[in-house]
Amino acid sequence: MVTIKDVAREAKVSVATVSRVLNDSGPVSDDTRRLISEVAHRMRYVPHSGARSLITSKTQTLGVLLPDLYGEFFSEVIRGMDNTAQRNGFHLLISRSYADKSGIETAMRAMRGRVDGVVAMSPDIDAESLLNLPSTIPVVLLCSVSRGHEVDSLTIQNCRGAREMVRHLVSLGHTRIAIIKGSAGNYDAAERLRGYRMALREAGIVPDPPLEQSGNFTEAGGYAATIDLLALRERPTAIFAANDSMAIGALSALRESGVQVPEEMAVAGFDDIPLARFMDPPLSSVHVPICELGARAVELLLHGVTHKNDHARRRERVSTELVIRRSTGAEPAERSPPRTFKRETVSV
Amino acid sequence: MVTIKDVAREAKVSVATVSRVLNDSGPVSDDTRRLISEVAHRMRYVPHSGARSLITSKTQTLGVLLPDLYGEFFSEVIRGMDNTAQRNGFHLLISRSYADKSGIETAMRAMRGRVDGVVAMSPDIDAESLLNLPSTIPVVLLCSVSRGHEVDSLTIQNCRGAREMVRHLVSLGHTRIAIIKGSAGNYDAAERLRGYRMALREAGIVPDPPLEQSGNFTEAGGYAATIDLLALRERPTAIFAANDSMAIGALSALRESGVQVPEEMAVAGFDDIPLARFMDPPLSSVHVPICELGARAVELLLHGVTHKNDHARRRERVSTELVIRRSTGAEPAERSPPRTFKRETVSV
DNA sequence: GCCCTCTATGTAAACGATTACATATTTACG
DNA sequence: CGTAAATATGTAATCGTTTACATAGAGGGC
Repeated sequence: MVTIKDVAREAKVSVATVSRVLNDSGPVSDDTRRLISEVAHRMRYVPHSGARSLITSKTQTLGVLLPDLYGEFFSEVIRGMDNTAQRNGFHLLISRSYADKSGIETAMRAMRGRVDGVVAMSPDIDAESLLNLPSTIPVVLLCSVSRGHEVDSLTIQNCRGAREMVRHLVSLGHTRIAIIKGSAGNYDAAERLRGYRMALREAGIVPDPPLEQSGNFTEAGGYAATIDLLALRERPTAIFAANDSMAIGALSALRESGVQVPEEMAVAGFDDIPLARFMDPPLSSVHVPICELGARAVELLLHGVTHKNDHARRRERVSTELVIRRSTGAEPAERSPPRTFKRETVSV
Repeated sequence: MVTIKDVAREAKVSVATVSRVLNDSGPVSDDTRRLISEVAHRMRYVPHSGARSLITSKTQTLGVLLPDLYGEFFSEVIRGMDNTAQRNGFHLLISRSYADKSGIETAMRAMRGRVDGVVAMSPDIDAESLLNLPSTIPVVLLCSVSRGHEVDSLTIQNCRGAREMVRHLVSLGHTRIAIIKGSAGNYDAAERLRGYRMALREAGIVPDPPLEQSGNFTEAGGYAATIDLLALRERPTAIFAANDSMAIGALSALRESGVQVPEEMAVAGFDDIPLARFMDPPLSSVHVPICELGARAVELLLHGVTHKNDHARRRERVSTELVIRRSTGAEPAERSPPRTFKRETVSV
């Protein structure tokens, strides 16, 4: 592997001069500059980023710590991160880890010396307090709260979004509104549940415990919970699932049981994944700008990185938006499927 | 930031001894070992991976070069890669780049010194020949062919999968079978088209040019192509879309036009993304083990990394599997939706 | 008691870059 | 023409590790 020394020797100059040419730093005569460029190119010299970052103590890389999550969310959040990272000349070092203490700690240790900052996502509430690392590098917490810890955090407007969706169901005349909850111990799940309860209380509806079915953010969970709801003596007339995957499972269960949506049962989800609009009937959901979520997280992190982390800690939330389609029975706000798509979707 | 020197000074030993304790290399007395461990822990010392990899010339990191792709495929392939990478103590440095020459080259340059090998995905056929880098590091090409270049490659059994699906449509009695093609210049798209034509020829069906609609792997593309197909004087009775996204777009168009699936029109896709089974009717598709694809790519790469790349170049393909559901009209091979799911699907 | 082999530890040279400082050469100007 | 300033280049320290080699003491066999 050819190094800067090889280039220097070949061009009969010192490594310092070569470095100056490569980084366009310091004065170099035009002749030398041309010579060195030519030699470097001819020898196919490529700088060793590792060595460079050792001396400059800048890696131009951001670490991303993710829980083991699937699907659309995962890819969208990474896309958002990579977009802004790349725009600022940074790379992404991605690491999925179990959300337990040792998992996160191991991952964080491994990142030392290879990244300039870390975006950590650990929606599992119990694991959140484990970030008391000696992390002298900037950290942004995604979709989780940090009590007491000196880190920036970015979350979704879960509570408000859920509240608005349930309020919408209420406005359609529903009074028996069920919820399929998210995973236990999950921050987003807890917040969405809070929004649901808040909306019911505001509407003067007395909560009915059996209408709060537990789920785990999976299609299977939504399916099972729906079966249970259908078995109730007093069926609900509307189901609010804490995410779209569960809502999709619910739709399947209802279709199988011959229950008409939205006539006999309204269904709503959360996240507004791209496929929500392609369901039959198209699924009403709370839109979460996942890509922007990732982008904003990196923006916050980059600010911390360039300003040496000496700013006041920030807590931001990205706002959600109600997307009403046919599954809740209201007049479709958008033609489904729309002839024009907001975004190209390429897979494979 | 505390370094190994700080630990050495504090423990009143040399850095060599500290290093030996940390890496469990060379002989150290039990007393010293205990002392150093204690001091390192107390000072919250974390080794600097960058410095370490400079001297050992091992980064324990693999680069992943991806085109700008969306959705399920993206996340699944990364999951597969990360699984096996992590199992072998490696990290993933992910970089999305445009598939043009300068894009790939820039990305490859940036990887020098930070990774031990690279998995590069560039299904765009034109861009494929651009990998003539001085890449002295191992490279595995994913979903694309390399002619002449000394790299391992891993592809999907596109042709065979498409052929089997079309053959299945033929077996159901269809003779006017349309295809919605993938993006022009895309390797997977070309291969799937080849399989389609091959199956038709084998069945003695004369190809009808208007039945080969172009598409771009997006739902919108599938939607538009289907509208065009419905406008034909002689409509097809079956549509084979080169991926599921387009098939989903097709289903939407058919639903809107009041065309019954599968009675009036059979529809099949490719990839078998998780949502295929949740469509109405559930979508028949060619299953691609995306996660395994990523896993295998990393396996191949790791082999190259540990064996210093001195093996004969390999070309592998992962095999596909026909998954027949209701959209092609055959008796469903699996209950839809199944009560048990193969895999948990967690998003948010 | 001598020499050899272990074991435990330290010293210092890498790894591949950047950069402060020193030095040499040229230019400018009174 | 002499000297200061500007320009061009080289020397060597540095980043935080690992590791080959050197050294020193302990133990053992004869």
